[in-house]
Amino acid sequence: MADYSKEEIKRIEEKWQQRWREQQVYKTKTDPSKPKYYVLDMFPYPSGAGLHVGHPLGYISTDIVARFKRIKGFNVLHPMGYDAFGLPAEQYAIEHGVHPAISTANNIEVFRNQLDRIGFCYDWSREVRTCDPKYYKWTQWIFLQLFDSWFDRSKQKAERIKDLISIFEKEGNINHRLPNPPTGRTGPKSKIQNFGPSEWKKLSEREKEEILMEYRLAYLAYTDVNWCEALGTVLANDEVINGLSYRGGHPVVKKQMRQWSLRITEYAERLLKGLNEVDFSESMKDIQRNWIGRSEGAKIDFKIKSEKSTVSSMTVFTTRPDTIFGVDFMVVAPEHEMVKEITAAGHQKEVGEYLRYVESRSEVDRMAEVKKITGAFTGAYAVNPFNNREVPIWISEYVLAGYGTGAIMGVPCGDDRDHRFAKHFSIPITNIIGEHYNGEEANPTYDATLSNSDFLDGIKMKDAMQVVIEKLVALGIGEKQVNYKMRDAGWSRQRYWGEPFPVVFKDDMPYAMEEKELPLELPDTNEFKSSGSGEGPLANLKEWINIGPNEKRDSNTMPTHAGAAWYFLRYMDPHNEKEFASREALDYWNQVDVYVGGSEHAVAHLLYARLWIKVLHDLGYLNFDEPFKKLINQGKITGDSRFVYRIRGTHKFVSHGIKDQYETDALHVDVNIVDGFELDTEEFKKWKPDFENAEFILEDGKYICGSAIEKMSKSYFNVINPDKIIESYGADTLRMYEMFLGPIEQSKPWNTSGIDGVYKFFRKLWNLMHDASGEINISDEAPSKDELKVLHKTIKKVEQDINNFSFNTSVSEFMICVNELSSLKCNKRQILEPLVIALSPFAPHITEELWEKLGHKESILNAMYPMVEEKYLVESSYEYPISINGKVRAKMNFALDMPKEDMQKLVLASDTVQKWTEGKDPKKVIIVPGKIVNVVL
RNA sequence: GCCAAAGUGGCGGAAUUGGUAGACGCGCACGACUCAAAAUCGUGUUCCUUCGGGAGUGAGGGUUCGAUUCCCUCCUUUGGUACCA
Repeated sequence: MADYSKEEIKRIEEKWQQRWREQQVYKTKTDPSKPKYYVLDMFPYPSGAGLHVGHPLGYISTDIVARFKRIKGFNVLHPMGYDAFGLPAEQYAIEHGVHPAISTANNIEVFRNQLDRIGFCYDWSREVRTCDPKYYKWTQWIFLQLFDSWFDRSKQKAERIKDLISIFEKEGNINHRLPNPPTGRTGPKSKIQNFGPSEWKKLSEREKEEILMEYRLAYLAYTDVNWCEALGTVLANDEVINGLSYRGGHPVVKKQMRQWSLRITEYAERLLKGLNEVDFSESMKDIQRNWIGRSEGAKIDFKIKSEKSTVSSMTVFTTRPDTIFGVDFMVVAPEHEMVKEITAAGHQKEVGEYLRYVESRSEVDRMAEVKKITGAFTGAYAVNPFNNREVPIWISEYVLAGYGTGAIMGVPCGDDRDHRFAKHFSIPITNIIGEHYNGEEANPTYDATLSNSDFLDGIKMKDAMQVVIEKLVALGIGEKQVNYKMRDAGWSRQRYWGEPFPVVFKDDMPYAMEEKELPLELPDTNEFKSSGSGEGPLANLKEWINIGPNEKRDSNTMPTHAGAAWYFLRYMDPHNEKEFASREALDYWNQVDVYVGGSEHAVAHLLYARLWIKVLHDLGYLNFDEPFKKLINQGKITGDSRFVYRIRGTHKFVSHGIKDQYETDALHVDVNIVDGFELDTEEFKKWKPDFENAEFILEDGKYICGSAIEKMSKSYFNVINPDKIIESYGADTLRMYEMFLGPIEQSKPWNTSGIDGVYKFFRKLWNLMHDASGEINISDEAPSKDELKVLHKTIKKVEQDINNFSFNTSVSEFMICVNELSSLKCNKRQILEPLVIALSPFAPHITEELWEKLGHKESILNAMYPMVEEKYLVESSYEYPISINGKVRAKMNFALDMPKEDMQKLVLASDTVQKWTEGKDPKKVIIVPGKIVNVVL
């Protein structure tokens, strides 16, 4: 009757997918009687290209885990949704006039169909779309929580703004000074820095708001944006590559705009420490640590000697206070506000010219010439506090205004950049590290013993650090300081297709909208081009923007990170209209137990999500402050492209091996008309009208294509659609094969050459349970010891592999199992039933079918994962490899509980050992129980 | 430049509290079935070999009875980051 044929596979998969849908078997409920498990995929951006075989790689792994945990007795939350706001839909709208809402909905439809065909067990009743007003109402609401909070440094947590106001009323800001101004920010800011309670009370409403803005976790400030004149728009950092726009390659310049930012820098330390609590790969943690960029050092005040006395001192940040006596000059960032104050009359011209030069430099120039040494002397001097030595103050663009204090002390013998600077401008170099400095290049060692260093002479640099810091503190001219590279997160986008900011500007100051007014819906429009002045498309909608005399909305929208920063909470309670999720659901589902997605989101998405969860936790909405317990980064599946070589100016195509004899152009050719490397020349002629009259120069009668591993992309014609694989092999084979390809975290090219092996595995399993005529054929006989051993060995290993996310080896275990059962000709129910259950997470369709054939009425999802019975696995004896001087020469079987002395005697008496030792007594015999016996001569 | 990960047959890859390297799959070779081919099934498959054995996990060194696994130096590849003091 039924063979495991293409037709049968199709019938089985359609049958079960339909049944799952009808019976809603994947619907999940909050059920405190069961332990919970939350398995999450990074939700996709629904692009127009649909799914390719690379997308499901991570989804298959989570699907296996979700199904596995479910049959292990967990209540599993395994949802899916769409990161539906974003630039491509907007770009598509500009080019084709299709509203982003429509194209996005269409794309989601395509995605959903493709996902369903792979047999995923998502609870679709919990689907979220970030562009749905019912969803982004809460994105806006959380944004307002950030707006309404500040970071209390003494408690290291977020608090409400109203608490800050009452602190100000009682004691001013003496205990809560202004946070460091956001790096890179130069625009106007609150003029009042420090104040007492009476001063606070005297301030106007507006002045109070300005000060509060300096504390809010979501705040408005003038910050640099990447302005692209040619595109008439602002670009995100990742849309700028080497100073040029990602689309079109136009020059990009910095431009100041008043924008929203998130004060993520206040959370730098907690974001860093939190990494110790979560199970992310070390390299992932390193990338985040790197990004946060913590560095310990000191800030040191230097007195200034200049013509004008308006500025009497400057502060530098250094990680090497131990090198204080090696300071030969100071460098200040050109943008630093003290520059014009200290510049001597005689140096005005030189400094002015240099400032103009710096201003003229575009990002591209700076990127291209990082090693170029430039600078100007201000004519002012700084005084070393320890030896009163006067050193010149320079300005140079290698010192960044946005990091530390925007000023450094130059120690040429210890720092490479300082050294090159000193050499270039002929500044004399002081050597404080003796022979460690060769006069040619700087040596950033920590190991040298200091000399020329006054009270530090003879002290190791490592130890001098502490000595200097103590002295600085004692003198009141410096202290220990920690700096972070991380910047506050720019949160405004000059775009249409995103969440509007839920604020109203009155007199240019933003005020939060009330919760009952949310969501602030994105207005409908047909005009998606930016307004040209650097504002987003919403600025064109005057009626929407201007809501009253002197009352305006924000024309910007939030970045896509906003919706993605908390979506995993919404899945817990997706239809709640009163809260972003109920406390009950949040407490029950809690952290995401395992989160799977691409490493391209390692920095931005993960940091923002971690930030939002920490803030919500601080404000009392959550009882956990890290969202993801475990993170797996699945590798990308790359495409394996094929090329044909056209002889220039002709329609002749030459085979790869002989192409060098001609002048040719390589053209991508659709991988679907190439068999391995051999081109189907007839199909090629039909592929595109241009090639209708193609002629071929063959080698050995074949046209051989060239190849390259590239990103899977439509334009390279190397995209493999999963539907195509499902068409010929079925979803179960696709799933198993993608898992079998290699470790989930590794990137690899797609290659179908091994897929037959997986298909054969299913057929063998099928044949095990069916007779020659295709009828189910199961025996109720009691299984043998061998059969039980094979089964239990397999389920034990597979269980371990799933827990380790090592799916490629679990597929191998199943193959070994079926091979062994085939050679035992085992068709016994007591073996095959547990095996089918264990296989069900990997191959849900065929296992449901077999499960039904085994006489079960309920879905296999309700089965229990088989218990491993160790008694079938324990061995009483073991065949020991006998190695002589490290080389295995023989094998001998011993009971595992045999005393070592007895084993040693038997080993030494054996023929093989006698032969190799030639009668001599060995030096020693090492016996590792259950492992190996080694005889050392 | 800096940080991290990786380097194993013809190919994808297995094996690490140090214990028989190459599991499993692909490919290839041979055999069975067939008039024949395909499909299927079975056997073999790291390399060299005078058939005793020898070499072998990027290269070189070290620790060890024993190293793919630990340590040092170097090479290559991939990812991250970059004038961050």
